[in-house]
Amino acid sequence: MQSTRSAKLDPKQRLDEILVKLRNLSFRITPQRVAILRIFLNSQDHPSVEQVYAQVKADFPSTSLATVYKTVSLLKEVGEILEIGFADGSNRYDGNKPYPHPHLICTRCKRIMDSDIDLVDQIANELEQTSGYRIVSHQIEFFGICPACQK
Amino acid sequence: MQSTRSAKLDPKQRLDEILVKLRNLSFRITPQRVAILRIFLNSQDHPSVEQVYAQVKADFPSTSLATVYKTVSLLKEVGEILEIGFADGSNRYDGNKPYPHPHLICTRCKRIMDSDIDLVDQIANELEQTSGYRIVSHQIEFFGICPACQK
DNA sequence: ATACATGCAAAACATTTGCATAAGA
DNA sequence: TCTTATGCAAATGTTTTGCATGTAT
Repeated sequence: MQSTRSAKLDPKQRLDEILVKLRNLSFRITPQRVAILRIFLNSQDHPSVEQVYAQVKADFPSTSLATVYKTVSLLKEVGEILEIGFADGSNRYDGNKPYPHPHLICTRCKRIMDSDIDLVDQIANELEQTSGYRIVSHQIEFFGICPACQK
Repeated sequence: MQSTRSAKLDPKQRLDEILVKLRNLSFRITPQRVAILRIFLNSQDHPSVEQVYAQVKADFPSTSLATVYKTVSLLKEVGEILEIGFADGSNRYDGNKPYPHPHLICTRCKRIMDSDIDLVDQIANELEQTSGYRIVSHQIEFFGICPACQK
């Protein structure tokens, strides 16, 4: 279970931090990567690849969708964004809290809200005891209607 | 939050129950549908569409993949199987406990184990209070290494 | 008899890959 | 300079759809 959650940094600090990390891992710092990273760090919602692509193209019209996919894959691997998978194959990404945590998803407007709940670690522990699995990660999603859509 | 969990029936009883339900909803009972349903009810693992397809073809060689997809979609809609979605678009299905419940997934051998945990309803309640969402459903997956794969 | 389900092939998506060219280090 | 990243197009894998034919009711 992932336990080291970096203290909340402002996006600019975090951007620099990640760029240093990438450089140390001998990945190159390209304008496309910086632009995509910036979009993730500044998104309060949880954008899809397609949404990120649309945004990068605004600043950087030549960027290809393949590059967005490759960058997303890279950022996933180095643990700087979290993938939120959906059954219908419309994945979304969380660049602000890249560790597993529960999400609340409005089935009407598709808004995704973050949520931290301590009980999750308790459940994971309980499951390790009863099942014998060594639990490494999780994906927890609650579906419902958000306050705005209830009105 | 779904709360009516039918008492555990043996597969034969449950098959009849579902066939009556489908008939009442004016869906037709075809040999393909019965065969696919049987496979779901007898599977202890959580088969993918492709795996179900392979099994139906053994008994019923003319069955098409499209029919399997359509039947899966139907059974999802009437609430008799549960879809377990994965980020890589390799969905699997639970025909024995078609209500939301946590799964333990071995990332090595891909085995999926069921698990019932009372705390889930508590968490859902807590989230409803703090977020204002009306929670309707959930999807909870824990990833790790199963006992067999740890050796 | 008639509406609905099947099976086939084509289409629709999301994502990945191969490769020539461009550009960080 | 030398290796890695980009961008394009083609390939992949999963799921959906249109339509003629078959079949449950």
